[in-house]
Amino acid sequence: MSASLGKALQILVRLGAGPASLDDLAGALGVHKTTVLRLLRTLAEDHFVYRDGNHRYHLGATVFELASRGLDQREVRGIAAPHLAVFNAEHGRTTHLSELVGSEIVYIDKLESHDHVRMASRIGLRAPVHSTAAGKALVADLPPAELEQVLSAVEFTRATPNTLVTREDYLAELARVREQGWAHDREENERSINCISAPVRSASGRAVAAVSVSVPDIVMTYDQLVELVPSLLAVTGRISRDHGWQPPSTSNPSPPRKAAPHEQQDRRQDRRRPGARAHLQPGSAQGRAAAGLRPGTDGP
Amino acid sequence: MSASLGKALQILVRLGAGPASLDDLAGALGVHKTTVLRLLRTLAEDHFVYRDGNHRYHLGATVFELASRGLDQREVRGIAAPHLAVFNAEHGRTTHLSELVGSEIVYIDKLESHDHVRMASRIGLRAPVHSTAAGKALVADLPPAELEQVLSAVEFTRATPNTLVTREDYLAELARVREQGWAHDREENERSINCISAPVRSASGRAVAAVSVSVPDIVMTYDQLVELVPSLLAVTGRISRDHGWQPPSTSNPSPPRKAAPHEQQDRRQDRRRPGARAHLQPGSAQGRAAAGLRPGTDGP
DNA sequence: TCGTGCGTTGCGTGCTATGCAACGTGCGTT
DNA sequence: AACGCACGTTGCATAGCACGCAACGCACGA
Repeated sequence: MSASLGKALQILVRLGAGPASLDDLAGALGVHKTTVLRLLRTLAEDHFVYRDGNHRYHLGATVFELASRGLDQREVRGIAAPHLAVFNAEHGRTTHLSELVGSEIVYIDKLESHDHVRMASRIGLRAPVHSTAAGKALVADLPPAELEQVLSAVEFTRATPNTLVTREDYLAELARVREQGWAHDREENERSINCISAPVRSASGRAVAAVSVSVPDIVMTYDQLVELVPSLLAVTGRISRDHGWQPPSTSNPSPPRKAAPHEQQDRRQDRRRPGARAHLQPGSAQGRAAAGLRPGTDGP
Repeated sequence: MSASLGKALQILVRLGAGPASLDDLAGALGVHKTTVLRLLRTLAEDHFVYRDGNHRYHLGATVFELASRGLDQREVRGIAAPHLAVFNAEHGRTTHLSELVGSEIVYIDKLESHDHVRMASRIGLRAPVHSTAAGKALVADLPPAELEQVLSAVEFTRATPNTLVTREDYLAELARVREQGWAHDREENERSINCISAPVRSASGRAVAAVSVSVPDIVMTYDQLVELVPSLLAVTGRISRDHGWQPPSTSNPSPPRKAAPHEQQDRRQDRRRPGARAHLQPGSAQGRAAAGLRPGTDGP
């Protein structure tokens, strides 16, 4: 469609792997230096890239700012943050918060494990819905029409020997997930990594995000991991309540209402333990999205 | 230079303020819907934006991923993070880590204060060098040539009544900063916000980043803030040592630490072309990407 | 001093991004 | 239930501009 824009985006992606010189980039894109230069200049005008003293290009401030703003717009993230911090402080396992976008999941927050094992995941990474616990948790509750739409785009590619690669197996799995209220992934997405996940619900009852815990089986067996499920469900329950969800089965099981009574959620916010996760995801204006304040226009 | 790319970048910036529909964007850019549509499609191909079910566009996963990668490439950030977390836990004040890029500073990390006061700053935001403590700390130690280059681009715009708006005043201030080893900002950048800052040094002795503490005067008077200076200098000292800096030797060599993690920095760089030599110029801080903490998955 | 490697510029050409107008569709209204 | 509007989407013709080429400038190393 827009060729030059496409090239510029590739430049940005390339710079995501590390700084590069002009004809590093020209070589990588297979175009003339001149072309790259001009694209870079336009990118630099808006601070999407910058040049250091040695004519090497780096990702610029605007990229960081946009990501920071965009992440703040995910309301769930701010609401979940303090709860996830507590959970992570207590259990010390790699914990992700994900959303469903299109037919994939996207990690919108990540808390590192306390041991020295680091996973290759990263905020902004996309992952398949069919081979991840979070994907199952998010897809399981979709209304039929949307479920169909999502599934039609899933490729069921095999990632490990355990990956579910047929639609039937996956649907059966989803039924299990729906029934038990949480999902697992037994080395289905990455070898020797097990995973459990549970959905976060909004006032309407829909799953808007999923919390997942990923552990290498050297650190913890699958059975040990499953022992964390009650704790996981407790966190997602707390986050969901903060998000306006009301547990069913109490008195009036009335279907979704428009305006959710989540006004009282504000003050639960500040019991977060500052510093606990601050160095992991600093700059996530945790309180603010939940307080209903739009990130809005704060001038420099 | 590249008009269509420029429009696309403006779209991204616009989306940073919140989701938007097709002709929200067309209106904002002043171009035809068709144009915006095609740009958005190209952006969507690479997941820089995505469409939700209601034809509203949002920033996409790639933006988040790029920012995450880019931030990890700032070697200082990873080194500083644990120290800043401790500092923040102890003192509970809004703490920033900044770098000098061009003639401005860029916040590359932020830790929130423990009180309920939130500042409008944000990772990726740029700020002037002449009205911020971090700017002064970073500029003060620049060699004359680079100092001149930076100053020539500074506009000395007034932000508050206290802002230093003449080159002479600023140079005098820099001399003070250089002498005392830290910088302050007494409501020079933002009304009723005071600030102190100290530089982080690398092995070469150059200031590669600055840690700054910002406090509203309602919370803490300037004099109280200054009492944090020793603690601030202690943190920057620790970060600098972790970064390879060795204190100007006055007497006995301090006990040798473990190998500084920054020494592997040259490794990942020149894998692209054998002819591309990385000329290390003396006196240019190309603090560069360090693969140190990164998970090993570069995109294929 | 020369040579090489890299970034930068002016210019003509062919591509492609653009705006227009028409079509399709979902949603709120009558 | 039918209508009309608003919004997203498509085909097409034009011209604006992005592209590659070739030449220049500069800095570093021999």
